[in-house]
Amino acid sequence: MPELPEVQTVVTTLRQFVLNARITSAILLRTDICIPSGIDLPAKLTGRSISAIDRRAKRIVFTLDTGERFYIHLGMTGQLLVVDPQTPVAKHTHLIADCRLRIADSKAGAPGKPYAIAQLRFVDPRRFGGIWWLGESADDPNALGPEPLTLRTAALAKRLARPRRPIKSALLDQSLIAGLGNIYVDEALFAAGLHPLTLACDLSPAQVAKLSRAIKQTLRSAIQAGGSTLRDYVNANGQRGQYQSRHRVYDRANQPCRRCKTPIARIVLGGRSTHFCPQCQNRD
DNA sequence: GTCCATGTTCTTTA
DNA sequence: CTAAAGAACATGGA
Repeated sequence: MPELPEVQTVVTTLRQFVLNARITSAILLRTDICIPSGIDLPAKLTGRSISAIDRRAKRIVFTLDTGERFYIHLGMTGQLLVVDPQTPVAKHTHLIADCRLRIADSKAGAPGKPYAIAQLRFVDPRRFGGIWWLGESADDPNALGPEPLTLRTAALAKRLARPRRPIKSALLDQSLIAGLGNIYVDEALFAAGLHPLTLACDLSPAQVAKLSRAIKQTLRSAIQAGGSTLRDYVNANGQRGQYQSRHRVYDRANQPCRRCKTPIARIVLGGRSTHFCPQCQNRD
């Protein structure tokens, strides 16, 4: 579910509801979903209001009114939903937080009542995702590369100059550039006309420039479409993304290239399915 | 039963 | 040191 466009869409939709909301109670149904272990997350959240919701790479970072922070990573199948408290609790729901919303800030709630209660729920069947408590630590300790949308071409070139590895693998490396995943790497490489096996260090300056533009353009279009829903992904409203219908290579093996009709190829690279057009993405 | 899946991290191997 | 390959995590759909 979650590459940069999907995570950004979740953040945007979350803000509409729970930004500045106060958490009146919280239940952690699976304590091992919260890291580090031993953190009493409900105690940390109860009585706090949510001052900010931001995206860093594929992480959704919450800032509380105390200045403390935590982030949620959706892993492969995570969902972060804002629902009416009456909604039946789905299987694999790990966190439920009651949020008191000011009516002025949202359309939820009955007329005449100053507040409405909504529930923020984290659901993740495969549990590759989780909740990381950061507290007041200024820096989050895990090294993440720069944000793709603001990365300058020159900086990207510098980062790609070293690795003697396929460009596809390099772009999936979150310490090199943070936020791309399997879908958008394949899509960006198509948009840039680059073969996924091309070594990162072999790219010409012109190719890096084209790639830099392709990454940004692909991500922006995907964000505009609300991300891609292959299976589980929905935003905080429970709505699916629309960008999957515009994929040019991802999950399109053997289907005709939308540009040249050549059948899209699928190989396995770094253990991940990799899709490309053998005609449009030549190697040289 | 089999294979595959939008992610990350660790181990082994070269 | 670099990086590739494989496995691991856990669940569910085709």
